[in-house]
Amino acid sequence: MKPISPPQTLMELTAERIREAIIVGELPLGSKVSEQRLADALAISRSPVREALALLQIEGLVRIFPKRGTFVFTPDEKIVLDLCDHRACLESACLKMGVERAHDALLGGMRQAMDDMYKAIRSKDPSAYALADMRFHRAIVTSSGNLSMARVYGSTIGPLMALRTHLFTEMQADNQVSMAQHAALLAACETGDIQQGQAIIEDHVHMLADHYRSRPVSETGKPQQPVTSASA
Amino acid sequence: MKPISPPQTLMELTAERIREAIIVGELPLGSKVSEQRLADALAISRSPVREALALLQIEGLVRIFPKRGTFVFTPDEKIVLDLCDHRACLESACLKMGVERAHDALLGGMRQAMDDMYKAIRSKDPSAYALADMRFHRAIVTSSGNLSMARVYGSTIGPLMALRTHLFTEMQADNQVSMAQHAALLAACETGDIQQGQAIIEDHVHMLADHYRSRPVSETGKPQQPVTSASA
DNA sequence: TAATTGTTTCTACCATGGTAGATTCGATTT
DNA sequence: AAATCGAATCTACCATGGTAGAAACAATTA
Repeated sequence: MKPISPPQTLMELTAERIREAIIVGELPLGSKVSEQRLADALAISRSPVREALALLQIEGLVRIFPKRGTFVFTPDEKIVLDLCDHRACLESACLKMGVERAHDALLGGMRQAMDDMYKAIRSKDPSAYALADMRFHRAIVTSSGNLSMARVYGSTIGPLMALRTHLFTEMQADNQVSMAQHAALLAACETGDIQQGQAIIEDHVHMLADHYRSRPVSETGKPQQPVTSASA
Repeated sequence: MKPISPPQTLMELTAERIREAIIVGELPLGSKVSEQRLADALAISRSPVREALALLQIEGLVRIFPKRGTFVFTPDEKIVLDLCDHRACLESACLKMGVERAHDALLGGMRQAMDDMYKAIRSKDPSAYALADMRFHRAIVTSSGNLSMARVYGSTIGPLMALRTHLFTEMQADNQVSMAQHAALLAACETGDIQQGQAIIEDHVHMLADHYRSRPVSETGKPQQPVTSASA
């Protein structure tokens, strides 16, 4: 008999729900999310909701203003660029480690994800494509074997995933380019050309920033976050 | 009249206290920290303590086992190496950005911190030296202008700072080497030699890992964290 | 009409209580 | 004596209530 894993805490389940809701756009960017309202909607108490929101704030998905309220994040060009730079930094470093230390696992993960992407394209399932795309990049990070970087990566790409949803139509137009880059990256890893791979990652990751620049995502939520109290 | 900043929440103050206590070794590595006990000691309720511990867990300073207890982190060689690699990755990337985009601010911050380090050495104040050292590296990260990376950096070096405390005597023996590396890094930045600077950072940051390898820091807390329930 | 003030409502923050799970230790059995 | 079982204790988890602060709106005044 294999041991069974202990059940997740209510807080974790709550965080996953809310995170998912933000990423898929169910909770609009900039919209106000109230502890009470979420607790009522999920039919639980405010405590786990509160803790979940604190976690999501650290992930950058919401912003909590003391005594005022909690709001889904609203990106601006600088934030998006910072996130892309950060992501490129992590993936680039992990690629190097993965190629040097876990070559086979890296290639395996990438190939599997690419297969899934091809399938998703053939069956015209954009959300499946997005998931496979995510797995492709996650394979790079996990292949590094660095738990610290993997953890941060997972806690950093949330806002980018949400943006991807909101730039949906624009991004889809570039699917050909995206797939070509994935293929080129895989090829570079196969030949062990790390520098080439890192250059591809740099370009690939910044595609999202370029798309954002061409059409900034405005806050689709009803109430705008207040402009009072300039931050110190 | 300049606007006054709103007071921090009790949770933030609590987190700072506990973080400080762990870093300076007041709370031994591996020791059990109970919400109730901390709340009593700080003369507050358990709620802010609980939220603070959740935050510190994300920073890697404590580990919460559901329904069992909260323990100060206990490093092993892999974790330490991962953290050092991660730190080197961030600092290295930020150095490049800082040199390219905020040359003057970077040099200014580094010089100021180095002055403080010299002063600390002259007045034989190791804790002041540690703080100045931290400011030196933080100057690199902040000069990049990337808020995402700066935030993660701040939330990642906590365990390393705590380790530094526990490797105190060993680290101090290398102060000469450390200062020389700082000086060399500053020089590389002055001449704009990014590659050289990144190489120095790589070596410098991994000194801590080398020290740890030579003398692993055992858990100084009384109760060891239980070994039950293998993690999935 | 425009600006200001007072009131109401909403928010997160913190305190506290009940409960289930995990550990510990002593009693019992072999 | 060693092992097993069970009660007592400790833990974090979740629910709920009270409160201070911020925002929204209406009433008042110039």
